[in-house]
Amino acid sequence: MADIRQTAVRNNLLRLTSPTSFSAIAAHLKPVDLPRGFELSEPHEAAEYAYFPETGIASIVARSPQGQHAEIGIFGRDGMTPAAVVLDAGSDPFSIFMQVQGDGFRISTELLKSLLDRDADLKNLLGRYVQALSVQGAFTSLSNAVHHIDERLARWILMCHDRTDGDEISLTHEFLSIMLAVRRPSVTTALHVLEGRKLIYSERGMIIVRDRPALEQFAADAYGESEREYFRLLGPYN
Amino acid sequence: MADIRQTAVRNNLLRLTSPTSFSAIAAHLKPVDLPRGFELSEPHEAAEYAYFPETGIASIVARSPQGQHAEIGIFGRDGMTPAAVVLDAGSDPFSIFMQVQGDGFRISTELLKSLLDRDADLKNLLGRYVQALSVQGAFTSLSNAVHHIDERLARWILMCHDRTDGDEISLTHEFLSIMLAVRRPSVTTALHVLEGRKLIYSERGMIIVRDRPALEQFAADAYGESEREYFRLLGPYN
DNA sequence: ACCCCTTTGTCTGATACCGTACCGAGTGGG
DNA sequence: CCCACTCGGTACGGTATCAGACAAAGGGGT
Repeated sequence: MADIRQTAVRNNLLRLTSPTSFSAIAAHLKPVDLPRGFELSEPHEAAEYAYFPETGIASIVARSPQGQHAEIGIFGRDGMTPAAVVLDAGSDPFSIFMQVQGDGFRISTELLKSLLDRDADLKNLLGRYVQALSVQGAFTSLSNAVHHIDERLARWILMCHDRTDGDEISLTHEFLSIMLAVRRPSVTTALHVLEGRKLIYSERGMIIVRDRPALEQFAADAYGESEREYFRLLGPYN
Repeated sequence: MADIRQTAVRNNLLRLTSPTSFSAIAAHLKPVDLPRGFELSEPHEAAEYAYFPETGIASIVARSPQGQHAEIGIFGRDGMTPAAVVLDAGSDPFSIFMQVQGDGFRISTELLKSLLDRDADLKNLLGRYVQALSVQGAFTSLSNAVHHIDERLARWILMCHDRTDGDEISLTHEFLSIMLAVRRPSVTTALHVLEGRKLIYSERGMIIVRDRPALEQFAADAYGESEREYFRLLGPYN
């Protein structure tokens, strides 16, 4: 495979590795397309590959025995999967799949694991990411418990916006309803609220951020904490 | 300090360390009382000590900027704090405090950190615990999103019961309302439901588990997944 | 015994969200 | 160009939970 220059990489974790760590990893990274719906990891199965997205957004979803589900976190070029590699856990009980199409790199989990065992700095870096991710999950939990649907929707749009290049985010109400663990019609009405306040445009299969500062203000209490924690641990990712 | 024999220890993580790892840690462990309300870690502050409870229950709570709060996880003799030590993160944005009085061991975080740097097995062990904890958080998130208050209450009572010796759990409705992120009167009525079904007794400042199997059945979809994940990673803890 | 304070029980009205159903509008394939 | 299918909008009744207030009950201290 062709050489990968660290300065050309967009994934924040890969950018933050030391040059020596990077070249050790880079030799095994393979560029991959990440189409919408692509499964990065399946529940209770050891993933064959670890992924570092360059673009696009992936979603981590927990499912209950009776089939209820809720999103517990998202990541794009700020993250990687699976966290279980970093934590010596083998697998995890989540579905992780692409929600907004993109691309990135993959590496065999076995290989990554052995690199981590020999490279404490790298392991610490990914450890900090795991913390950022679980803090994100914690605030999702809080949000699910105490915030209204439109605020949670605003939070969610902001988190996606952080991880995309333009202002356009391509997804359906159906999809959003799964992410927020609400009914599909509730998404429709919540989107109308945001649209009515001129914070976004909403089209078929597409949400366009129109006034980001106002959107942040609207999300208010729901957005920000986990982003600050990421920044503290790993700096900016866009 | 007196010698601590590993076989006499009740904390599951300490029990699972290799004998050599254990003796390295044990030399620095100091027994401590953990009274109700004791702060194991404060938000955004580097904890001075790591704690390994032997008895009692601690609660991890996330707080939003506007002061809303919700519990994202609990642990007792199954766990330790802070996870941030394991993940090279320094601090985390949560309040962690004793909810049911108990006792345990503490060790300086600095010391634990340096032990972890030299002992990969120990680091992996605690890594697996961190995964178990964040899975617990994820299912809390799911539960907050989709389950009714009485089911969530049942789940919560079961999780506490797992971590205590008898069938008595000592806490007030006020406390429970914080944990479940609901109004206090909602707790009262939810407890009445469980009591009416003869699953628990409820007294002033005290909940007594009366029929655990039936309680599990009642909690149904809300309870079990994160416990299975803990078991897979770290075995039984009671 | 009394008082005070904590804890628990209950009420009333309001509302956010649900379950379900149905229909219109956009879109892509033959 | 039309059909089939996906996606989005809307409506209706029902209910879980909220917000806030107040009253009763338990328990400890002097």
